[in-house]
Amino acid sequence: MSRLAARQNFVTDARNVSHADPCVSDLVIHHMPGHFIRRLQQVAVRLFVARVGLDMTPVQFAALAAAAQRPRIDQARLSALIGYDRATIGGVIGRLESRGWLARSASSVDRRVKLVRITPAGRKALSRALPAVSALQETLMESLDAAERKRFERLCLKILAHHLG
Amino acid sequence: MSRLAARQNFVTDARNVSHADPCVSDLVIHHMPGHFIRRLQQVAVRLFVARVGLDMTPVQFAALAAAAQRPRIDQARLSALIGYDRATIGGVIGRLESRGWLARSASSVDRRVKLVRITPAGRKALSRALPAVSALQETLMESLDAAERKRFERLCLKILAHHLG
DNA sequence: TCCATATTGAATGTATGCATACGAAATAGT
DNA sequence: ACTATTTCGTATGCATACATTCAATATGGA
Repeated sequence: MSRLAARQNFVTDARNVSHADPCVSDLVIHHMPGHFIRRLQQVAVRLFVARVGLDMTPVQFAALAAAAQRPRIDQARLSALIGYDRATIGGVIGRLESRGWLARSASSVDRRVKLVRITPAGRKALSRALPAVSALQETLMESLDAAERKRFERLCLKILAHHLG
Repeated sequence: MSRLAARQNFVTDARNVSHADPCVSDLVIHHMPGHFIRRLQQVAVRLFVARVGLDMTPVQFAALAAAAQRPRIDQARLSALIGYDRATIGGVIGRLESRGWLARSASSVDRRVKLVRITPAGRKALSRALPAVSALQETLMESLDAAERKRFERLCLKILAHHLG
């Protein structure tokens, strides 16, 4: 039987296995790339919260960094740039605006567009967070040596290029 | 100047770069492992929605699969097994219970515990979803050859083992 | 010019995801 | 036996994440 077929039958098979030996800890999902990708993301977010604190979320950092590097960018372009949904980023920017870290202004060229810019306070918050975020990336990869990190990055980018490119 | 120090100064440096050349598309976050891990997770979820449909979410699938392989598991063990927060899984199981795919019953041994079991309808839903989810994993990795997939998996697991213990 | 189409930001609704806190219940230590 | 601690499920609050819908506005083509 093929591996795929075996997986597809796990519902009936696994029940027997489970009854015979309840201590088997090997779930189907544990063999799936999707599972450990999600776990990686989970680890990264936890690390972010631990290092940067609850003062700023990962998305907020991304939005802030993007606004800092792209003065007068509109929301749609900003969301595309950092890879988030337009609807999500509206709320994110709203919260950042409430905290005085970003400001929105209507475009004089296109009246649908709202231009986003970072405030001095936002720039200050970003400066405070950036060292922690940079160090965090190092920690995230610390179990890999230089060659492995490069390999991991290349593989990630290859997968992403295939699905996003 | 070290690479880290260079990054830490991007806020002031990048502003000048940005003013000098607004067309630079290279954001700081694009070099961070945390960023493309999040993008990978995003791609995986999109693929899940595209293949399995809005009928079931990734967490719901994981919970359903875990309940199928572990009859009479309690919520805390189930959440630990699939790597989710206890509070989150409460809601997930609640929704699955509403749809008649899972059932909860009080434990006779420990009165705090609620035992979760999959229903025949849930087993049927799982059987329907599993082929799609398995095939999805293949699609997710399709840009990598066999050796690269193995390498990618090993690197992911190495990082996870380091951070999750 | 007029109109079909596309785009922008917002609103809505559903489902995570997790920190925090809480009551109920079990357990460990004395 | 008594108590301090832990654990379980739940509730609350906040912040994503995204599909869908909508009004306002731009834009391209006839």
